[in-house]
Amino acid sequence: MPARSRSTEPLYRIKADLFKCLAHPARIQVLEVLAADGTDVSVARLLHVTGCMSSQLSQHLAVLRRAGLVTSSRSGNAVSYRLTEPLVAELLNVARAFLLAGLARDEGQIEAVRELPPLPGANPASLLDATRRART
Amino acid sequence: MPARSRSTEPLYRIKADLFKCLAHPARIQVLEVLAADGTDVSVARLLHVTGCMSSQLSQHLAVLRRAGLVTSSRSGNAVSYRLTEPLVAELLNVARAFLLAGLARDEGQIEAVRELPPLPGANPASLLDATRRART
DNA sequence: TGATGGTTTTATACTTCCATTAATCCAGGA
DNA sequence: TCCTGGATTAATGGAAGTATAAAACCATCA
Repeated sequence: MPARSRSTEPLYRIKADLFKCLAHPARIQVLEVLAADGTDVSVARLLHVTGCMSSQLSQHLAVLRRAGLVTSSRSGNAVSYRLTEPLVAELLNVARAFLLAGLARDEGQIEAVRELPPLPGANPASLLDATRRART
Repeated sequence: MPARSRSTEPLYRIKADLFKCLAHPARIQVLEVLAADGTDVSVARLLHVTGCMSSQLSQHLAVLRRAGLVTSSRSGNAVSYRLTEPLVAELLNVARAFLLAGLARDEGQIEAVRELPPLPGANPASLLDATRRART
């Protein structure tokens, strides 16, 4: 494959690549810290927050950098990172909202089951367990 | 690892898993169609839009279903899908906005270089090429 | 009931991603 | 200059994700 130039590549591919960059817990942690702080964050701090090895973190940071999600700047011997674009924080917010909405929906279902009239020969607890298993 | 229950799992892991589900062009295509139409969309149509094999598409749909992103319903012999939650569409919107913002920023940089005063011994075109290489 | 069209599941080879280790780079201080 | 601490890059073995093909499912219709 001759590596189609980025501008002619269909948007859904570029989007998929973007999400691929977000598809790792350590990278999410990094972005969340950057989004929360709003300012530059040192690699040392990210290292402490994520708890992973420096080489590992560097590789994740490289992924985020290549995607244009973050920007690095070096002052003396220390390097620090920041979000290139506030929309990244928004992306994380919407993702969280979606997950919370899902939880709320599930809670609602559980409530609905609780309010069912009791059936002969089946107790509510086992019914709940059944739905929980079914959701997996 | 004893497979921590979903509710006790840290949010950044769940988020990463969510983005993992979005990290494939075919799945993005599917979600975009569902988001655009707003209503139920038949598998046949998705099959036509994405152009992939039915078995392949089914696997992608299974990924989206397990993540709670889409919901399926069967009427007769045909199955159709819809977004479980409108926030998914919002997620795609923000992603697109971010990518467009990135493009705009790059355009801006190019403009800035164009407006630089000419330097002796260097022509603007090569400068542009240099910045483009540096960005990779 | 058997046959058919549409969808999903299973199995397997293949590709990509990730963690780990070692090596390299880069700036500052002795 | 050499050394040291902080960060990145390179190399590699193993895990996870994906495409392909084959089998199973499920509802409809003859």
